[in-house]
Amino acid sequence: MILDERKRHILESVIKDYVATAEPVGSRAVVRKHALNISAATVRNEMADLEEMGYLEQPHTSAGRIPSEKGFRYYVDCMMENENPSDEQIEVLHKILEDSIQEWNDVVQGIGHFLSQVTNYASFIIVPSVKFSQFQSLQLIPIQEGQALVLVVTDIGIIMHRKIAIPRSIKARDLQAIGDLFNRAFRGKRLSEVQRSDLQLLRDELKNRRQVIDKSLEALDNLLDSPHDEKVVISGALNILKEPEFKDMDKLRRILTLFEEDGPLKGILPEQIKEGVDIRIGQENQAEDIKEMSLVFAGYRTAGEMGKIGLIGPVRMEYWKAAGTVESVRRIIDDLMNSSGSDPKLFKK
Amino acid sequence: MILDERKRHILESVIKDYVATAEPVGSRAVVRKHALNISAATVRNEMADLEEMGYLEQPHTSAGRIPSEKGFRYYVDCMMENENPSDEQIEVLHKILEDSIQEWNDVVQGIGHFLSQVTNYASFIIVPSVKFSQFQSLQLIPIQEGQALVLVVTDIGIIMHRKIAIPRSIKARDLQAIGDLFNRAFRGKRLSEVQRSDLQLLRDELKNRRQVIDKSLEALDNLLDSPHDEKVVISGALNILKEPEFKDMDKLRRILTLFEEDGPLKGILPEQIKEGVDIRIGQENQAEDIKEMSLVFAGYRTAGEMGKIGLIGPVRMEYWKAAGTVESVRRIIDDLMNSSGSDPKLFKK
DNA sequence: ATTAGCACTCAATCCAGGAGAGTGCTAACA
DNA sequence: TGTTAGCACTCTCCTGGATTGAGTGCTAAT
Repeated sequence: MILDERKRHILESVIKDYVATAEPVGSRAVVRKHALNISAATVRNEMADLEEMGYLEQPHTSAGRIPSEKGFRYYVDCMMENENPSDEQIEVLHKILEDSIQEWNDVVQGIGHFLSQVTNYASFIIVPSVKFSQFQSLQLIPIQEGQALVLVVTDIGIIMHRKIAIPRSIKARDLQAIGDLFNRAFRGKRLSEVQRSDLQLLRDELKNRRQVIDKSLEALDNLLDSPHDEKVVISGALNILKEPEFKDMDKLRRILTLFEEDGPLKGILPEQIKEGVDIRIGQENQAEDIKEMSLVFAGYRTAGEMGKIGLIGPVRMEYWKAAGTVESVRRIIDDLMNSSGSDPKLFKK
Repeated sequence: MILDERKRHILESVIKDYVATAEPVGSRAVVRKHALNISAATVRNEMADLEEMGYLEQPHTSAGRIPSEKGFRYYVDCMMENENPSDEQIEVLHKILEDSIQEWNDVVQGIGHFLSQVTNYASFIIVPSVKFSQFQSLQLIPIQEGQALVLVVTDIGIIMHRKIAIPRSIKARDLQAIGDLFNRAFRGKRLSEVQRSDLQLLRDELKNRRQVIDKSLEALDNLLDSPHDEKVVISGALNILKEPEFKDMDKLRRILTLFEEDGPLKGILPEQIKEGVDIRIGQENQAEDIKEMSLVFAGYRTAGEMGKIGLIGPVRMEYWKAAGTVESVRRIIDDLMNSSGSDPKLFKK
């Protein structure tokens, strides 16, 4: 569907105004703020057309118009220009990342904060499951009498650990030997490929150190299952309190509940995700719970797997700013992850 | 101040009703629900007395009465009997703890969930700073070419780690040697006693392995400073959305902001905390931000230090249930921590 | 000391009327 | 034929008065 220049201009005016004020915008307001040299009456005619085409709608007959979801969609697809964060803001983000380097958790936290602070929307980051990254090494480390630590390192440098109890007769040397065995068996495999059958095999092979092996396997098994798969970090959830559309307690509660636990959020994003910025407006969302909200998200690539970052806001969202910010941040993460650059970056390949 | 039996009964009725309904309660309601054989008029007279004494108050002349904070205080101090969680609920908690054993994080999470779920209030747990527990051991572990992991274990079994870059010439054997040195220097000290001067000393002593030592020290130093001190876990924050007193957005925002970050919450609790359950009602709280809320909290003892658990709710709170639950959970935590019992409990001394 | 009865108070609810913002339509105009 | 000015119309929101109802305080009787 092609709109002529004037209609596009009017649609844009309505969107910008409505996003800023959350109030329906009338014909007068459009001519006043965006001084075209046409009269309010003309604008009214055009707006009537736009309404018929489905890009605008009226809450009731004697109110102004608000953009429909289709209107937003048209704007996003055909007219929008991303608004990137300012250089100072980018600078700030780089600073945050430098400060928190080495610590994966801090990095993610920092990015989340940044996203939500700059845009004033709730942000989320989904870190891909470690199951899909490669097993790098396993170590068994004595930490005190009768206890050892199972330490697993993946190729992208994520560290997981679990304590196990061991018989007192086992010495540090034995532990090391057992660890080496694991490494020979598994090195380079993806964690998802480490099947239980493999584990069983190993177990059989080492009857004499049964107990430690069993415990280690159990711990490893446990780690593979554990909540490390697809870690979700949410930031700035309270930003939605600012939006007038959520003054209703029930709505508010439903939305915030989404954020309180990690599970639900995963469900609302598409399984497959492309690398660029993607936008889902209101009803376009599959999940029932967020059909009155919009998503702006993107995938980032890390060690071969896709992670996701994005923003959640009302349908009346500053898509240009959201998309610009998400895209910028995505680029920065990609750089960080995949640079085989000069000085020590976060993760080496 | 001593109240006669009838006044006490009436005060209790008003409190119970008001807590349940959030509405002022009138004289008729009192006689109807708590069938005394006195008339509404008599109750009115008594309520007028109670109001004069400051235990009740009237939102406006033609409404019922609501308990004042002083009224709640009197009830809590002189009349209340704790309502403990049911046996089934306790059972559930034990189950949760067993399932998540070995993993400190899961335990805390589990307890938090339990507290907030059973009571319908927001719960918090403050885990005492690791600075005050003892250094147990430090290990340097090679994880890949040019990278090593600094692993610190404290006496209560908390594991902290940080990655550092190391020169490629350093071999696993060297790392081990360096780790041993650290251990000899620090073993058994409280982390808070590991002064920078000690670190400096060590550094001087080991000129030849300067680079690794420096990096390790930096990491250690970093760990000592890091957010591990007084970890705060909040659960069920959204429960306060249910309370009608927070239908006001601004209030709601202020309160939820307290929960979104860990910092503020520490500020609202007294520094020193006794072992039993303590209750702060509304204005009794020091911190400005929660003068319209109540706290029910207790300290638990772990490896010599005090941790804190508790609930945050409206002044119109089911103190009996809150106090009973907090006390029960406190006992269970204490058992868990300090049992040198038969089967493997969470942390051994 | 207790109680029944009654007048009084005050928030909440409802309803009508007016103001205001904005529209749609028509007729005039370029 | 597209644009504009003007006007009647619609609908929400606000305001103010009347009504309702729960609950009190007081008084007089028990």
